[in-house]
Amino acid sequence: MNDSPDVTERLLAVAADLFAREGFDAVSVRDITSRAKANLGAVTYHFGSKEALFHAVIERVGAGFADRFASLAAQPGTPLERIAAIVTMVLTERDLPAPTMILRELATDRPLPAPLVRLMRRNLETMAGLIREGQHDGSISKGEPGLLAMSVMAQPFLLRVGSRIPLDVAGVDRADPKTQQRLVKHVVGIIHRSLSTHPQGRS
Amino acid sequence: MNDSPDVTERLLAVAADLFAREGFDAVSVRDITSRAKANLGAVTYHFGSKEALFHAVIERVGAGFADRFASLAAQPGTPLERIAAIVTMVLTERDLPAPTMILRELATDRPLPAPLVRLMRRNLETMAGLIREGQHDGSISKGEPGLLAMSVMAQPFLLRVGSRIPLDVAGVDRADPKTQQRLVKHVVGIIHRSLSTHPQGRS
DNA sequence: GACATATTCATACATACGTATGAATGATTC
DNA sequence: GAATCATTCATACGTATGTATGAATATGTC
Repeated sequence: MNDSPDVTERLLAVAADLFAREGFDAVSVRDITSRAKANLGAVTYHFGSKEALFHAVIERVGAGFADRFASLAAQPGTPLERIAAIVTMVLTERDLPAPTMILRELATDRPLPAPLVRLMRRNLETMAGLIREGQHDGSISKGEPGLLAMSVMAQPFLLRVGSRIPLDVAGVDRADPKTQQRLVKHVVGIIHRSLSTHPQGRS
Repeated sequence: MNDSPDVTERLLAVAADLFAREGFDAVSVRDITSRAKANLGAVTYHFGSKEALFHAVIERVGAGFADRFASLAAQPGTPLERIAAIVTMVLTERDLPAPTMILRELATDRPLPAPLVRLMRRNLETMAGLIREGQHDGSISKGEPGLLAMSVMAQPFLLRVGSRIPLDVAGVDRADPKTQQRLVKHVVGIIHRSLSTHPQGRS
């Protein structure tokens, strides 16, 4: 009678969607349970509390994100190519709640949820590893890999949410695939200039 | 008997601090009025509603930010030098609530407060202007000024909040002034590599 | 089919929220 | 100094929140 997957699964899916879009505070347990066609008590019963559900969501969403991340990092190709692939993924992938959630949590003084910290460290470590690799083979210029990793990730993270600004300035319209391509080209270009020892700048 | 400035002022100051640190949802009217040593009704009376107060806060915080921004942009020096000055300011300035508030609002699907959109457009337009200037005199490489402006601002915005991540990876500890300097040097370096037609990369 | 366990469900509880209200006090004007 | 206005104050209202409770039902086990 309910939607196919079991309650825990439905709650996780709905909660992931809502938390990513609205933030923890703006989403009520009633929002989640009603959309998941579950009883109000279901969150308490299956997860213990709203916050525990939130952490479970981060864990799951983060796992998906980190897997995409790591799998692209393990692909064949030069370090720079793999970095570009990751950045493109983070910038363009639909239904990628992780970056938004990370940004929102970072933009608070309240303590960061532990699973979120783990997620960020893991991904930054992956990125820093690629950068170190490139530095060893001479294709990536010197600099602290950790800081460079943050600078690299800053691009797709910010341009992703930044496309919400109605900008004559940048003329960004996320829906349009042409614009999408232009964005990717721009960001990959910036990454190249930032990292490469042989920047192919055209001016 | 109250703190010196008048109620409206105290409410604005306290609200700016709290909203910046915790976010709109996490701050209650009671939090604000009690800390401002004002009556519970004061927000309604002086501003009309909590949301109106929020918008007033954005307006004020944004005005301060935009002024710092514009004043640094109008300083003497090459476009790149002025861009570096702005970026350093955004990265290091204490009590600069605007970047955090902007990031948090961007990381939501809910409509952006109008004053915040105005603020972002104004600052990005200023930055894009500097970039155009540098492109005309040949010191800054080609590319859409609007997109480049976003990429430039992404650095201090993200590294600012990013310093909350306990990172062995990056070894960032905001308190330490040595680290602060290292951060500034890094970010200015990245900006140079991203924009300059004569990158002074040391490798 | 009886029992035990797991899950669902409706409802209750205590608390917190934003805002409204109306009386009390303060300041200003003539 | 009476009258008018602006502000402060305590309190009330309605609603929403997260969680707890205990009965009802489903599921699994022997």
